[in-house]
Amino acid sequence: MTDQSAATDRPGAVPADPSAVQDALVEWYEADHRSYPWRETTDPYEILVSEVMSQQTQLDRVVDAWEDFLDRWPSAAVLAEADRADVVGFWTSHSLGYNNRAKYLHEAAGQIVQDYGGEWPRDPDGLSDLMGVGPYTANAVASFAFNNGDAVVDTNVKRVLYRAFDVPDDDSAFETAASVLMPEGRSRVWNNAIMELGGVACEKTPDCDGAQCPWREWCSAYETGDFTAPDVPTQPEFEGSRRQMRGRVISALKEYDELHLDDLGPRVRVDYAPDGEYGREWLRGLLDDLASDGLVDVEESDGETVARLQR
DNA sequence: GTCCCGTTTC
DNA sequence: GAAACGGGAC
Repeated sequence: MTDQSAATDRPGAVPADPSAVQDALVEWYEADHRSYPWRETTDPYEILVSEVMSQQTQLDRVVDAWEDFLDRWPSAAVLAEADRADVVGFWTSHSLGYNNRAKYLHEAAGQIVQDYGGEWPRDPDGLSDLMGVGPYTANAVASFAFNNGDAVVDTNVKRVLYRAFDVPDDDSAFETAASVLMPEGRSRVWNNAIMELGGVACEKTPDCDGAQCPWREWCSAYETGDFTAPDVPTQPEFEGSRRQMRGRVISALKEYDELHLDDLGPRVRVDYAPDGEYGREWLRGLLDDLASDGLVDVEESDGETVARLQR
């Protein structure tokens, strides 16, 4: 007997016949949900942009950036022609963080044009070949653009399954449970609905009654009052971190186009001193990492080191 | 200070 | 399997 079949013997496990649970969630979602502009489109490019942006940022902060981005680069073909520097500059000036992802999006647009002749793959497996598209994003784009995805498993979904059905904190268990729950052929509405549930009713601090969670009658956590959620790793401090310094380099190079080391340094650290602990050597190391990430170009001219955003 | 969070790279 | 990757909201 497998663990999974043992789990179905306990109250709170994923129901063998999930149709009641499915109907309740879909009805709840369709009756009322947060409105986001990317929920009004099925264009895979527009969906991909929204997914890449919202992997890293609260949804309310993504709306303006998404609209501005699509105004400026309305299609994969247009984005593919853009300068990398402009895409990365846009990213940082909209406070989206993770500049590598601007690069991935730019590269993915290039792949669509070069490798796919402008024809988007329509399934998660094909979409996974795009740069920056992992399992979550592949299923999200396949679902929201083509209604052709598998069940998404993000931290919202994990939290919901862990609480409602006592799914153990284990990736393959989440995968199986999410897949069993999803109604066949309805990935678009289902994946929207289950993530909405995690986003408004089953957050870290749950709001079961306030959000009128449709799963209260089946939910293990609602029954027991134990709203423990899977652990999320605590992140190292950002203030003073290398990540913060990288962000400052990108911002400064967006503003000034091209800077010598000693002009850039003070914009990255107020205590920059060419020969100090945080001096040329340190800055050069930071720039070399950014260069190998494909974000920055470092050039020697007349014995001076100059940095700019990579085109 | 704490929370948010998926993908790439090694 | 772990580390690196951002910056704003609260």
